[in-house]
Amino acid sequence: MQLARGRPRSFDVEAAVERAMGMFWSRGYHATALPDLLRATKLSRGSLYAAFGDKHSLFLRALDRYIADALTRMDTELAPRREPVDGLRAFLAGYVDRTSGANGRRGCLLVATAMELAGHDAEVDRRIASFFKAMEARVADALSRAKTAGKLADGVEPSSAARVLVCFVEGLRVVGKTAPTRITSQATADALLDRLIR
Amino acid sequence: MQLARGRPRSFDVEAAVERAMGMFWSRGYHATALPDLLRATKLSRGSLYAAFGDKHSLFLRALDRYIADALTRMDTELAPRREPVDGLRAFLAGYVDRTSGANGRRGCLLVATAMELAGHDAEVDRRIASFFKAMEARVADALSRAKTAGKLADGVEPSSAARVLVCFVEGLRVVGKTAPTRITSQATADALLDRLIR
DNA sequence: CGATATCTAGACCGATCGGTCTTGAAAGGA
DNA sequence: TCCTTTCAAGACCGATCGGTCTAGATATCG
Repeated sequence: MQLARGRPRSFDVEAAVERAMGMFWSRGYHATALPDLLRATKLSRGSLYAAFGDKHSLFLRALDRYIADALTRMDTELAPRREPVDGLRAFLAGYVDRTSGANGRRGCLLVATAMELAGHDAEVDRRIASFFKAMEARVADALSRAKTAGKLADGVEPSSAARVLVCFVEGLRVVGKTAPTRITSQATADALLDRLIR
Repeated sequence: MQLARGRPRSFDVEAAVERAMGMFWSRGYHATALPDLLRATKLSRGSLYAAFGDKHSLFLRALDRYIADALTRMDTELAPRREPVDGLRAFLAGYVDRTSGANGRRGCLLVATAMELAGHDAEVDRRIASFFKAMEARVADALSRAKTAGKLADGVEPSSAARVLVCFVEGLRVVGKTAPTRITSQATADALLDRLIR
């Protein structure tokens, strides 16, 4: 094993990714310039390029982080130990929260990236597609458990209902960019869920 | 009245707007450079700036055009003379078509603009917000007529169901960027509409 | 200490950005 | 015909883009 020599790294790489993520999140990929990233990460140009290679690679790391956070959150909200309908309510409430007020105006890094880069960037395509697939699977699983427990309305199929819910929450993010009104969003989410559960 | 003098304009301004719209639609605002617009519109730099002022103004004209087209289409699909449920089916089928295959991958200028520029561009904010409002009003009106005709499922409120449908179709556009599978999208839209109508 | 590695600060690079301006040809009306 | 206007082509502008590199300070090892 190689012994450590010389001055060790003196900054937290993950913290830098998180700060960079914040910039991309607020401004989008193209509109985020190097000086923005340097200010956000508090790194010099040299350190940033040494640690991440280039802007695109740093962006992918930020996107991966965003996706991992989102999936982790969903795993908590929709945990199998939990009452599935409660989980779905928590899941929707989370989206209502993230599409309301200042959170709503900030938008969603994933949706923004999908619209800005999908179709022009294969690495991005893979990540977006797999995220939606993973999200849909989690929601479908919760709906499936709800169905087993007899909590679903007649005729509701977990798989197609899951796709409805995924589209709905992503649409909430879009509309929430310019109309982030919490009360309306919550009522809309409730109205949809009421059509699916018994 | 001023008489016409000198060489008259020799290109179609609206056609140029439409071609520019195509570029912004495929690439987004920041990623569309002047040479892209010149190639698409077949105009020289001088003519383009004389006719439209600057890139941003041209973009707003393209966005206005896109919005006008969308509203016109919805007015046809959801025309009051038409059976409202048929209208809603046509409305959803249109979104399924536009979010499938190559259409889906191309995305939506409005959603892309909302995610890329909303919150950073007041002119864009106004247009996006008013579009969603107009869309929601048209869908709510169709649902209201369906309710009067006794075609809505029990407990469905036209106003909140309209917001559900707006979010759903905009979410379809997001998901359709990387998963533009027509059959699934159509089945999902059917599943949602089935929960709303009798 | 001396060797090694990392840090910041910022000069520097070629490319491209949005936008202006000039030139000269073309086309219509008076 | 002559005046006016518009056209395309492209030179040109300052600013900024992403990215490289150097200099000198600093920190941790053997």
